[in-house]
Amino acid sequence: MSTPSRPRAPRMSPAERALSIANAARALALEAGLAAVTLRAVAARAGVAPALVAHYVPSMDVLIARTFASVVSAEVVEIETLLEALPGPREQLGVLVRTILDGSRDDVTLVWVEAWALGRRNETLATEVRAQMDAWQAVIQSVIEAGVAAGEFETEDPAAVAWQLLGMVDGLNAQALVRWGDLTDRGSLISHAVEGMLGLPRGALDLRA
Amino acid sequence: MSTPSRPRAPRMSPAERALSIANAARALALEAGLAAVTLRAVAARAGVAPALVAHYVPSMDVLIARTFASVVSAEVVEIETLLEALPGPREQLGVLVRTILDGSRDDVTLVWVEAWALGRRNETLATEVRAQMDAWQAVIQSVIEAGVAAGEFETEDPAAVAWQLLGMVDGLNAQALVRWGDLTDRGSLISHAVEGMLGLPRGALDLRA
DNA sequence: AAAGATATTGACCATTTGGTCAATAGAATC
DNA sequence: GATTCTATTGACCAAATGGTCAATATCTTT
Repeated sequence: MSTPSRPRAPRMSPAERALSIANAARALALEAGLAAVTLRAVAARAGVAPALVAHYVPSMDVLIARTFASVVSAEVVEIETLLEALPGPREQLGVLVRTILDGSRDDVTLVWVEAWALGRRNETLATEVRAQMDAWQAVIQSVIEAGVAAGEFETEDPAAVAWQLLGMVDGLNAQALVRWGDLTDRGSLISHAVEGMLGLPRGALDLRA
Repeated sequence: MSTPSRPRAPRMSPAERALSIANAARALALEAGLAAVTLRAVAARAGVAPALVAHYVPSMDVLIARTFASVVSAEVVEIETLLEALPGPREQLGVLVRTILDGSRDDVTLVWVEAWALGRRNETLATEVRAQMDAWQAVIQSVIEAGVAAGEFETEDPAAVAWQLLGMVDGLNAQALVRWGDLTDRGSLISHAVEGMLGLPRGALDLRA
């Protein structure tokens, strides 16, 4: 019948096409999670035949790993620039926690949770997950170390505290993924928790106008 | 050729067979996660034809949801009995946190993480996940409320604190799932965090022989 | 305009998934 | 021993997955 539902994709340079496919995968992941990043779904999204996606990517496993990295690393950069504008470690830590928990990144949280699960069967992804966790932890740790150096925070192991804090906010976000709606503000109580970890007086991390 | 790889399964009563299938699913989930709970995998594990599993279960979605509930609810019961033996809320909370984070339940943690992700596409599972989270939260909340009543803890919103604590430990466990090996003891720092949330002095939740 | 290079595609393939259903085998009952 | 009941099965099916490859269309160069 010769009824091609999709017109032939305009020819692009390999670099452009690769970028287009990566963007399609990224958009899919943000909208419907990593599980939606399939060969055909990405192809449809990019307006391209499935075979082209397979042609441009060594395997779906690595496309998923790359897509995860793309989604998550953008978040880290975003936070880093946000922190630069703040005066001291205490303000930075407060904003850091509140920003991560403000509920505006549930799409990214879903990607994180799926990555934890999928990493069990996708070694490339698992490696990337660890790398991205390291990046996050490094950001938090540097803030804590600055606070310790300034005499504002009190801990013997900034790295461990950073890991704990990261795990805590990840867990709270993951929880919100399932319980959206009937849960209270995520950021309010954790400040007290962090204060406890860093030997701060109650309310030290609260907003200050 | 008539070479049936598997001998015909001995006849059982429907109740027995249903239990056998449920147990097979449960074992699979604990060994390889919910993703491994497929029609054929469960059948093989139960020593039965795939069609029989389909016959005994309305759909795989509900089998997975039931399996999740089976795995997770057992954990809650386990913890509850453990807490009963302890004298006061402070001891209970300390043991509660340390037990959940002792790293001996990574198989269950994997099931949790997968459930969070799969719940997006399996509404039956999502409902069950919320129910089990409620159960966990209720246990924690009751401990906190007892502590507040005894004048040991200080908080205006035990329910919210319980949710936060639950999210925190879930996150730490999930983190450990990916980073097993090179991470420090999960339970040590969180005690300080909890102390911060409940207005306790530093070290109030530490082990006391 | 012709030739060459290559981005793109359709047509396959093997595998895995959940699921249906008539046929079969075996225990219980008559 | 014959009949009834039903637990169990094999043989299918449709759908979706990742992936391969020769053919085709389109741009670039001659």
